[in-house]
Amino acid sequence: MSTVLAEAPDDLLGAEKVFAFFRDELLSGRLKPGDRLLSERELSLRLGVSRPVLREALRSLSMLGFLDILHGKGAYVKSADISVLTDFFTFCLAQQPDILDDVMQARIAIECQAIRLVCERASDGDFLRIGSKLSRLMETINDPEAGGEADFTFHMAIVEAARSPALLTLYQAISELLRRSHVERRKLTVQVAGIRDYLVDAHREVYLSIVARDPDAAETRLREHFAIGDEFRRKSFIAAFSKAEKQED
Amino acid sequence: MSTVLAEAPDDLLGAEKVFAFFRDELLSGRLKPGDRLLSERELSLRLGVSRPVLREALRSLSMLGFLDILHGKGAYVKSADISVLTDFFTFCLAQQPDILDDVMQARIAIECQAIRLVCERASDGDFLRIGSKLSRLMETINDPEAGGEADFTFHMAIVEAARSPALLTLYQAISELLRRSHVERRKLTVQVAGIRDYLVDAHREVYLSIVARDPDAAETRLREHFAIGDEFRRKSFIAAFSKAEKQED
DNA sequence: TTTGCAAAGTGGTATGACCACTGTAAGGCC
DNA sequence: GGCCTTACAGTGGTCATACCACTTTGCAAA
Repeated sequence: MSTVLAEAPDDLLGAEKVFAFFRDELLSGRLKPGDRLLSERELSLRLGVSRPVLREALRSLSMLGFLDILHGKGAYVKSADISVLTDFFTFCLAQQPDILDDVMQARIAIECQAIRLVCERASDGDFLRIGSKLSRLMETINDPEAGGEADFTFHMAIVEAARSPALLTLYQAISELLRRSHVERRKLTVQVAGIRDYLVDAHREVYLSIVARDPDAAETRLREHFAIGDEFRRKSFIAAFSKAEKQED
Repeated sequence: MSTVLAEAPDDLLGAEKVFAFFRDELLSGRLKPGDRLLSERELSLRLGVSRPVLREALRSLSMLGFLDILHGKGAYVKSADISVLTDFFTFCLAQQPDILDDVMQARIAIECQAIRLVCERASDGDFLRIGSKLSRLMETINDPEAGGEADFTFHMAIVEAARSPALLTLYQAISELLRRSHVERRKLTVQVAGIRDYLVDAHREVYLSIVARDPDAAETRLREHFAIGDEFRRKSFIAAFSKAEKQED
């Protein structure tokens, strides 16, 4: 527990030095999730910095989600939480207009690879889980809000079934933006003729390709789904400007 | 018994209060990138907290990339930087063994989509840039360290040429892990027979497919490249255990 | 006018003290 | 003896002050 710690580098400034120290401790595995840190007073002595400076670093690590600081008990190493990332992405990409369109590229990238992995790795339980999301999608086909949500969870279930932490992490990082994107698209295209039948068919075909464990077919279906989705989206723009009376809302 | 803090309408604790304050200021637009903050002494007075507590919040925001703090000058609002994501993923690496293998899935996902976009969107200047990386790759083919680095920059150039902020953001987020992965793989496979010729040929074919603006061919070449790369990697394991005397360096 | 230096303002750090919360162990009560 | 209460020690949370290091500014001297 209280083994001697590595010497902190002296060429860095105080708080940076402390931050670098904990990064190394975490990367090297000397600090694992669940471990309890030494007290602030003890650490500040060992690292040769004052307590306020040490606290600046600890607070920063806490904000990044790597530390759980409990009043009166101590500071504990926490396994990194993705929610920090999603907040960050949402905040950071929100400043950029039209980002919702571009996020679609990331979505296509992740899902196309994920669906290939699903065909290789998924279990029957995974198939069941994805199937239940498909059912939910069909049930809510008339409600843009719930339907968009169901659409999102269907695709999320696919990425989860890929059993790739890295893919899932990236997907979760943009999940908040994707959720919005789904609902927004549903609202846009809800009045386009044939959209409901198409949505159900497209998702069912994707699902069947997965269960058939055919990677190429699955990716092709998925890419078609995305492409035709864009098509419907364009149609909705055309419809909006050609007949204004449809905008009764 | 405890004295009431009439000045603070917020019932939050000190540091949290400061953090919430800046979050609101940023989200509401009252603070814009480039703005200069009041001095620490001034802010600590106005917010009713001590300077160390204020500094904890400022340092956290700085670590998250929202502030640029300059010694002797002041603190400036910065538009969110992606570099913090790299740190975040690097931290995540420590907690999950064998993540380097799995990150490969994310790499394949992003690059396969990126290369399709490149075929559609890239300019001649992009082709030139990617080509120069290819030249560098061929020059350094005998040096695992520099070669791995050149390999990495070649692929990075492709993702950049895709002109998709979201894809580039995700790629940069895992770039530090990818860089290590490249070099590590080079060191592993450097002694496998025919690896040098293969590497040059594979990258050249990918490049040619890009310049031909053939998305399907480009993605296929790229996937082949990844698959055969795995093949060479397996061969290196076999080689390592069948003739131990080769492990001299 | 140009140059050099000192002062003011800023962030960076250190120190010591005190408050608030938690867990524990000693003590008193039943 | 067993249970409850209480006091204490350890921890994070906060504060005030002083001083150091860096940057800019402006004044004064050459």
